[in-house]
Amino acid sequence: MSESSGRRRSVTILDVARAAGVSRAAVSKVIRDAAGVSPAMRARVNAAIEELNYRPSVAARSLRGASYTLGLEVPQLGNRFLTQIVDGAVRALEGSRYQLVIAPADGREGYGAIEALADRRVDGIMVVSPRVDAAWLERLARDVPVVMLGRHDRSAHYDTVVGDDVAGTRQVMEYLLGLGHRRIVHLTEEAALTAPGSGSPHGLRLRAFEEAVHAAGGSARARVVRTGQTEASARATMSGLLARRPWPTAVFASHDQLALGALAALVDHDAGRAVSLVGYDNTDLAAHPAISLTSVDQRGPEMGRLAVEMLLERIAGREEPRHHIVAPSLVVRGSSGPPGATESSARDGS
Amino acid sequence: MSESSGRRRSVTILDVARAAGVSRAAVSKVIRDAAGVSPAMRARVNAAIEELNYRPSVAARSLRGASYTLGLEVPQLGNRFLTQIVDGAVRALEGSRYQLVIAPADGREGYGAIEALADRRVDGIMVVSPRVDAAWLERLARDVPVVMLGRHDRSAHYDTVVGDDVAGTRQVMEYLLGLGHRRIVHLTEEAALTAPGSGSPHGLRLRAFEEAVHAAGGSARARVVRTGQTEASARATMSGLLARRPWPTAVFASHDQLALGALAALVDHDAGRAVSLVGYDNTDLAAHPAISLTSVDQRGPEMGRLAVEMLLERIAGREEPRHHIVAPSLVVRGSSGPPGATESSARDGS
DNA sequence: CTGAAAGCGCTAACAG
DNA sequence: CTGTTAGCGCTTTCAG
Repeated sequence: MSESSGRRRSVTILDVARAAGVSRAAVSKVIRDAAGVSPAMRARVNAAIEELNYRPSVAARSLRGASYTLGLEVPQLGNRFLTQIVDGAVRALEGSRYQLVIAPADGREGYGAIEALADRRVDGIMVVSPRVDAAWLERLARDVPVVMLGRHDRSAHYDTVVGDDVAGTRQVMEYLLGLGHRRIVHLTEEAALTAPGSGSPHGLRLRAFEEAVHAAGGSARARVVRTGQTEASARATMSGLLARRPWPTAVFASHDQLALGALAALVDHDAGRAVSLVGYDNTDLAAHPAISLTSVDQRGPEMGRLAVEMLLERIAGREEPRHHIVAPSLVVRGSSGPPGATESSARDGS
Repeated sequence: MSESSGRRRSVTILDVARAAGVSRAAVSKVIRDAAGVSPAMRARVNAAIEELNYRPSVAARSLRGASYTLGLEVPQLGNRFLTQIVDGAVRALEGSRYQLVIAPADGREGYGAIEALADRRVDGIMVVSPRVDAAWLERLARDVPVVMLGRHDRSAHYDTVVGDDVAGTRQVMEYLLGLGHRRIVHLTEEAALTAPGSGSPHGLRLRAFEEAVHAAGGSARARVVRTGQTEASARATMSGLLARRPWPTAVFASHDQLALGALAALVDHDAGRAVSLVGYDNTDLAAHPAISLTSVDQRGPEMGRLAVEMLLERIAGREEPRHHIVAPSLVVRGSSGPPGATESSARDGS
């Protein structure tokens, strides 16, 4: 009724209590569905809530107990693999009391976003940024339930959900080597992201690549090529590779974004047929007929779902860490084939 | 020190005050950079904060004043155009006190996510979902600053940021008609999303399309074709179109996702050269050489930036609504050309 | 310049 | 079954 000009004067539990002629506690019980409320009172209170358009303040509530909010920190939303994870997480939360909020890393390394989530007292945090310090995360995890996605850490305080990068890479290499490829390039990111101790997926893929090459004997003339983390830099790097002969017969990119960059370079050089290309993540684009990229499916949605479930378990009281490893699978498409005969006619020039 | 097993016992302002031997108010002043604190005290307090690893609770703080949080509701993160907007918003907030949180719509129409944001008492809300009821939003906007993105509403209580869909469509049609196209198909979503009153961009594009066709005289044998909102359904619809002759000489898709679906069908039917294709949004994929899609650039990042700025203005006290219209521009690529001679050789079969 | 005290909106004992 | 009463962690007058 009193529609004063001042914005933001939200209606409180006290307003409802007065309107319904009951105590605040009674209202609280009604909105929490707590026991000990007579049907009559419940009805009156609900009427008042409806009437006043009352909505409880999560902030105030969380001062006492839970905020029923789960936070997800992500490095960059442009990454299609992340959206798979988010999808899985959202779906896992459907119908529950919990709400997911996503905090995008503000350019830097994700600390800011993670801290923002922690400061807002979310009930649990999922972290995706691969570059956050493990010890720092460990510290955070003592205060709030944490699940780290996409890293092979074995923390005592937080859980992890990660793909089996060794298995995924082996599938790729068995496939390529079995096809007869020997001049294979592994396109990956800068050394900082593949350091052995970091638990980084890219590091594991790199080492599994090297092992596979080694196991194949000296006949495999494979090598590792570094590039940036963007499609553009992968494109440039690949262009450099194609500037000199002999070309590799196959390129295994550490993730689909790099593969897309490499593909761009292949198209530029009209080399689609000569060089097999394999990515990692099986991003939705990979399936597009104009792209048709062979790629490793990491089951991102399932990872998102698992992360949510583990977080809820921790919130429910679990203390022992758990580490989930999700089995990946290779999806073969037109971008790869026997050496010198890639069936990617769909995108080759005539 | 007292490392009890119980999780979640965060250090409070009182702990800091005790450690520094001052009052809570003093600590509050220090962390807020408020005036009236001696350098000596500031130093001691900061030391204690450091020592205890204290972080103020945003929840508690927001009970009194601002939460310094801006909420962004999005329908589906898979949409590349949205990530452009998010990018712009994140960048606009860099270095400010404000943190962006994104609430993904939980399958339904976005009401849940928007309410979740409101319940968390964010200082302002940006809404992207095109299907939320205008009156409902109007109501919400009386309680909290709201900016709606991508709709042509003229609300008295919330701001809008939207592309000039009429201008964008005109550019497309001038381009296509100028090239000599007459059998043009406009591929758009279901009628509910293009209803005249809804202020929907797709509705405006549709009507601008019809106007352009009309203005071109009876010679333009253009028509509108409906499809779903996914790439898959656009692919199926386009396939149906290609099953019968004569083919259209050009297809103008209402957004890039539909265009990608249409492109898939074109590839399937080996029709890349025969049919020109134009999208809308200039999604990053459009520029990929394997796609090379002509598309209208809506300047998503700028829209995100504008939305943030308007929200901050409202938070700062502005009451009069403002409506920003962003000028789009057509980016011509290989997917389009004169009728019967599309220069999209990059993806045609030999 | 500093501290005491009164809330912000809600929940959780505890009495009646 | 219902209401009273302390707080949750922080900010903000307002006296000292």
